[in-house]
This record gives sequence, structure tokens and C-alpha cells, in this order.
Amino acid sequence: MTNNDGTSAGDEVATAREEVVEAMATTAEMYGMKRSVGRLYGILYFADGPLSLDELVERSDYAKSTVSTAMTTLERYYFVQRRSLPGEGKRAFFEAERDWWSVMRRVLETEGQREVVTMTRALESAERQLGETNSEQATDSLERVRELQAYYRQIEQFVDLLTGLSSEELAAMAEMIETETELPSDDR
Amino acid sequence: MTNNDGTSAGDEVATAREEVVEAMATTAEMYGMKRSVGRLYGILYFADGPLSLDELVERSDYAKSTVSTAMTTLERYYFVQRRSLPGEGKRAFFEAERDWWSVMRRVLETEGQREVVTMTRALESAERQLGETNSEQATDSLERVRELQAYYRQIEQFVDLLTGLSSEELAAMAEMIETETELPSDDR
DNA sequence: TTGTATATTCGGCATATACCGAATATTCAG
DNA sequence: CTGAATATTCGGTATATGCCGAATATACAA
Repeated sequence: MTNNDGTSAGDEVATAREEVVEAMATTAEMYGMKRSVGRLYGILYFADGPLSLDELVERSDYAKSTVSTAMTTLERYYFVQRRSLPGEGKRAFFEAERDWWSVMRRVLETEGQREVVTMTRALESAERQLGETNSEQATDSLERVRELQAYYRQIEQFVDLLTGLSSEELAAMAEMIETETELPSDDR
Repeated sequence: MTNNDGTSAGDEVATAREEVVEAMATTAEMYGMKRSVGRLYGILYFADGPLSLDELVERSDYAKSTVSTAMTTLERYYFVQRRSLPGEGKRAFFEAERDWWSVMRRVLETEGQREVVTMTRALESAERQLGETNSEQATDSLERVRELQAYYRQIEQFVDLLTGLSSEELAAMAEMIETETELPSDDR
């Protein structure tokens, strides 16, 4: 019974997937998300098609409420798409976005901008206040505020660049990068 | 008493700084770090020179233990540098790294690679296992595993590119990016 | 509209985290 | 080596988080 038909050797496939799913959970954790969110994404990533909440509960052993909220956050970050199939009543189905470049791009657009906005607003306000004050301290602080403003302007340029490219363009760009394999210095 | 000497108008400067410091705390939170870490970095960012633990305690109102651990994590992520001034005994001083490009580069090198390694390892292992199995499931999973591997190869290219450039080069690159201001389509 | 299948929200429990202050460890001067 | 100054670690407490199951809300079918 050495496989070739879907049913046998299911264990092998399952353990292989499990390894990746766990890595996704760990990665999710690195980004401050819950492990459950990572695992559930992983399950969807390998699923044959869209899964319902109950199927996800079945395959993950998480409570339905946990799965539900996980789907909300995954949706928020563009990792899954929610779909309602016709004739299926209220039942919702979830499908993994497998193009991570597209996820990254959209996360950059929304979340990335949150940081930029938070900092930029504070920096502008501080710049205004400090501009009206004439102590040495104020001048020094102002300079440091301006340094950060410059940095964020540059960051925004990069974000604009990245969010302006399609996944294919990003992938192509990556392929174009030549990784100079640490040559011995070329000083004759 | 409308300022011009360091002591007066200290309030103005303090509130301006405070706004930025709070924004840093919020940003730290976004990255899954503690607010205290963000605030303490902010204090160092605006400080005239290196500060000791006790000075940081003084200026932040956090307990010394809190400041100590915060300094450890800030150091870990290259946001501050610890220095021991000669003749100052055991006393340590902390100075903010103000070049955020350099911070970003070093964080990418260390932390960024953690994600890449975690995923890459799992993907390779899964690839091996799935390669030895011949079910339809295995073939499908294998394909999806390979997609992720391709993505991570590309990510590594970008990381290599970014970590290979100096802050000046990165800044210059940013300035070079033309932010096409959404032109009306150029189809004649 | 009502009933039914489904999704979301809420309260609670267990665990994890942030911070503090006290206890311990470390460094340097002498 | 000892002592004084400093840093780090540890245990405790209050708060936050992750997850569950029950209660509630919602959407669709008839």
C-alpha cells in the first residue's frame, strides 16, 4: 500500500503540511499575530478550495469563535478572501490569497501608512511648536525632528514604489538583482 | 519672559518632544514592542548626549529594572548603543542610534533572516517529504510549497540588496524614485 | 414573516505580559 | 581581595491576551 491513490500515504502529506503550517504559526507570532491565525492561514493555503467556518473548525480543532475572529483578521490583512457561494445560504467560505507579494503590497498600503501617519503627524506638530521657540534646546530638537521627517519622506518614496508595482513586476525585479558573491576586493 | 535662554520656554520644548516620544511609543507598539521601549528610545533620541540608567529612570519615571531590560532590547535591535565611559566605574551610558536606515538594515539582517530561515527550513523539509510521495495531494502540496520557496528566494534577493547598501545610498535611492503623480493615461 | 442554519459577540477562565521593588550579581577602585 | 557603586535578575501583582462555549445576531429559504 505504498500510495498513488489519494487515500493512502495521507500521513506523509499531512506531516509535510503540518511542518509548513507550524512555521507559518511561528512567523505569524513574529509579526505579533496569534499562532492560531498563522495555522488557520496555513490550512487554507493547502486546502483544495474555499473552506467554510465549520470545515476550518474541523481541520484545526479551534473553537468556532476563534476561527471566526481569525478569519476577520486574516481578511483585514488581505491574507484570505471571504466568499459567499450561491445556494449556500448564509454560509461563508474562505480562500487563501497565495500571492504574498500582493499581500505585502496591500499591507504596506494600509498598515505601513499607519506608522507613517502616526509619526508624520507628531513630527509636524512638534516642528510647528519648536519653530516658534528660540532656545538652544528648541533648535537642537528641531534639527532632530527634521532628520526624522527626511527619513519618512524617503520611506514614503519606497512605499510608493513598491505599492505601484504588480506582483509580477516585483518578482521580476527580484530576479534582476545580482547578488555579487562577495568578491575579493578589486584593488589592483 | 519669552525665552531665548535655555531655561525658559522649557515647557514648549518638552511638550513638542513629548508628542514625538508618544508617537514613538505607539509605533513601538505597532511592531509588537513595549511602549516603555518606544518612550525610552525617544528620550535618548532627543538627549544631548549619552544617558546613564539613573538619568533615564529620572527622565522617564520607569523603574530601573524596566529601563535596564528596555535598554537590552533596544540594543538588540540596534536602536541604542551602550558605552562605558572611562573613569565612570561600572556605570553604563546609552546613546540613541539616530540613523534609522542603519537600524533597518541591521534589523533586516538579523530578525528578517529569522523569518526566512524558519520558513525556508520548513519548506525544504516539506519538499523532501512530498517528493517521496506520489499521491495527487502530494503533487498539489508540493507545487504550493515550491511557490513559497520561489517567493522567499525573491525576498532574499531584496534583503541582500538593501543590506548591501549604506544609509547614504539608500537615502539617495529614495530621492531618485520619481513619484509619478497619477497622470491621466497617456494613450493617444 | 418565521424558522433554521449560520456567523459574531460576549463573559469567563487560564495563561502571558508589563512593570515594579527587592534581592542578587557584577564591575571597578583602592 | 574588599567594598562601594552600579546593573541585572527574580518574584509578585495588575493588566492584557488567547481561547473557549454559550448567548445573541444575522442572513437566507420557504
